[in-house]
Amino acid sequence: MLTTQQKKVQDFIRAFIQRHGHSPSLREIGEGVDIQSRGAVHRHVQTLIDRGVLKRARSGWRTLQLVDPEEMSTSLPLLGKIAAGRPIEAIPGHDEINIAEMLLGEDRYVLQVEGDSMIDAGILDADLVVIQRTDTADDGEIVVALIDDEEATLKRLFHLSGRRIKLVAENRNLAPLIYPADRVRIQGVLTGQLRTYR
Amino acid sequence: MLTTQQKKVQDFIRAFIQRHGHSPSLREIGEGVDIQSRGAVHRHVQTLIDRGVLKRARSGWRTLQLVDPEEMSTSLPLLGKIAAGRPIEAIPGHDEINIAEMLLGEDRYVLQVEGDSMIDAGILDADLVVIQRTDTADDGEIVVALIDDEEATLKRLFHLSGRRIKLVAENRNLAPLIYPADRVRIQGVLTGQLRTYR
DNA sequence: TTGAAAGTTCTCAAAAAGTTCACTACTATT
DNA sequence: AATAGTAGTGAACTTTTTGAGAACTTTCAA
Repeated sequence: MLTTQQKKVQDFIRAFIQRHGHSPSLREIGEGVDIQSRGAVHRHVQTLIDRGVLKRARSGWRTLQLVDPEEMSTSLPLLGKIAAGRPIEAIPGHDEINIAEMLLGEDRYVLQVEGDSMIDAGILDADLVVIQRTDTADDGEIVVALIDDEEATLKRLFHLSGRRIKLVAENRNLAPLIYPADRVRIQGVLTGQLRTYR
Repeated sequence: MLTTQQKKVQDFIRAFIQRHGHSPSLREIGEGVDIQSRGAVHRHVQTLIDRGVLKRARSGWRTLQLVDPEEMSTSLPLLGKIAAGRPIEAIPGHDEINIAEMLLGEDRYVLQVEGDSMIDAGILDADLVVIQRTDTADDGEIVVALIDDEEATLKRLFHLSGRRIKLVAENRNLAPLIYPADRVRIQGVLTGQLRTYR
């Protein structure tokens, strides 16, 4: 549990964020709970972070966040695994899954897939795919590739010897394509996929 | 979280748009928050854009827009459709997609699929499926069904004559199962599916 | 086509905020 | 009395943010 001082600091931070919409600086916290030393305030804040009550959104100023609020809005309960012929089996250690956190991220965007060229990878016509912007990818990853600065395509990528690149459609009816590396520009790699029914 | 200065800039822009109906120029922002340097103002604006608080409607002058705080946290840009052999094609009318909104909802939960029984429906082993809790479903919908109050399974459902129910695995190697209706309890229907890579 | 207005990129120096540390003091437990 | 845990102070240090100004590119309308 938290000490009374730690709780005071936590309460002050919550109130400050509530009122100002952004987190207080250490000096402001100090003024709020009547501590002169920024060092002491820092130690309190650090303990709260260690206890998991607070977190820093990133390094920098005024980046403190309360952990508990939020979270709820983008989560769903994760009941467990379903397999044909067995009862639903709980997954130990997980009971909530944050949908947004799984798919969102810096420099990501969404594309709608048209066609069946990735059908064997479980990506169907009209599915949405989440792409992470990057210009490099490892062998075997599914990438958005731009060919001759003109055609865009979603394919599994392999580097071949002799500065050539193989782009594989995951569809047994389509043959792999091989290009010299300088005709292919990688625009992003596949990081997520989603579909809605009904 | 924004710094005080960034917040000042944001507030000024909001007020300016409110009053004038269009966004301010960098110089006007500078005058508003008392910064001489257009470069400095530009840096503030750029950070606000990076943080997702602002966006540019298009390139050009006075094209800043405030992002709806609701959508901010769970949206990704929707660039368009991708099909093999063509440039990425923009989808008119859509430029953002709210991931959370698509998948979340009352009485929904997530299951992790084990096995390949739905592979022809593009649902692979280890995929996550979002299930809407309900005890009825229409023909052709994919449901979580409980058989004899014991086995759980994810199958496509059809009602047959004579109070019988057909459960179809979307896998050409597995035959459909037919049960009397009283041995099958529907627990929910599939409303979403997602997968992450990397 | 052209020029002014607007946006972008850069470097520099300074200010503001966060971090670490040594020292001290109070309290509760052993 | 010794020990450990919690606190506060103040100084030194590092990192991040900031504003200024100059040079450059893009946009837009005459």
